[in-house]
Amino acid sequence: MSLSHVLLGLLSTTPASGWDLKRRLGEDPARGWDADLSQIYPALRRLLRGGFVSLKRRRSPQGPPRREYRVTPSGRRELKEWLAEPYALPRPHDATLARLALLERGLPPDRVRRLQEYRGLLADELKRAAPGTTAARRRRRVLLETELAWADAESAALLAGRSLGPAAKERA
Amino acid sequence: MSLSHVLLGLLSTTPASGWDLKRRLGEDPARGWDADLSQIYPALRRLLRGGFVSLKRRRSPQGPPRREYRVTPSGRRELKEWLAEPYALPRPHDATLARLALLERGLPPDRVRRLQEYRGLLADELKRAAPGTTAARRRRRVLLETELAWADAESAALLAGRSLGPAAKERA
DNA sequence: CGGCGGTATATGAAGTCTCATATACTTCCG
DNA sequence: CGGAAGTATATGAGACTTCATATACCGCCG
Repeated sequence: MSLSHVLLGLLSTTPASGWDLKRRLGEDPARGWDADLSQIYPALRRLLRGGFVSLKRRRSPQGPPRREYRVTPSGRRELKEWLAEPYALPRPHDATLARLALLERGLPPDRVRRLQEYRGLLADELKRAAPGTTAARRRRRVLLETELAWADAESAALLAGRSLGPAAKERA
Repeated sequence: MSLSHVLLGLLSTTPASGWDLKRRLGEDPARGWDADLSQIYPALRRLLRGGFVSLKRRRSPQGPPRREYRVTPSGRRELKEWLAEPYALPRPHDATLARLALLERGLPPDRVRRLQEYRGLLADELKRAAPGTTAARRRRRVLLETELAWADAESAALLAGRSLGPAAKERA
């Protein structure tokens, strides 16, 4: 049920359409959530059915009529309760990391290559990252920097042959 | 389709039952994936139907007969292809972080309290973290440490009143 | 011998997510 | 006028996830 709550949270600052919400989520990964439009539309409908948001149709300068949602008092209550729930660390769910971890059984040259590929992704993401004007953005930034440093350290260790992989014997 | 591949990856070192796989996943969050038993069982069946794993029933010292799966050559091929796919950063999906981010509109005392709650979770997780014997584990460890430092820095800033929230005017 | 606790497998409902696909309206450009 | 491009909403299949629930087998302890 998180997506609905995240949407309520976004709507609680500004009324918005599904399209707007998707843009806001996609723009700032530091928010901790993103979703497809095809998830967002049904979620907004559920919120509407539940009385947590209200709908106003508006002609838009371009494209079909916008459906602008805004939070109702009931929605604000619901959001407040969700925000007050106890925290928990998320279940790990990262296919790239999973592959990177499995890779450790491979040969060092391949491992370095893939590590560098990953490093590239991190560097791009860091370049794209919004300035640290919120705690969440500062968090994202330092995490990316840390991961970048980690990737470099692991690569260096592999290249130095300090961390010998399965190929060690063959080379010996 | 990630879960199936992750399972193939685990099975490629040792044949195992669904229960074993769940234990391995749950024990090491650095692996980047975890799942419920109720996801794992159907996934193993799909793998079996697809010929990617084979099944051997075995009496177990305790409990009902174990169903031990092992990777077939076809499964090994499939795994190899998956491992070779290009990397991508995962879509953010963290309800706790989302709430933490939304919290930034609240009053500093509340924000500090919730940050500390989060800090506690991180500290526990760090204590529980396995020693850094693999690259993935070292990654997890440094990320937790970084996040811990971030939480402390944000708390300190809030307490020092440097980062004035909406309550600033009332206090002035 | 009867229940408790741990091992192990299983199922169903409801919601969520991904991916593919479709459609409508507008402006701009040729 | 016609097509391309951007805005905006929508739907469906299939897989994935969560949560609740059920059951079976075994050894141990009282």
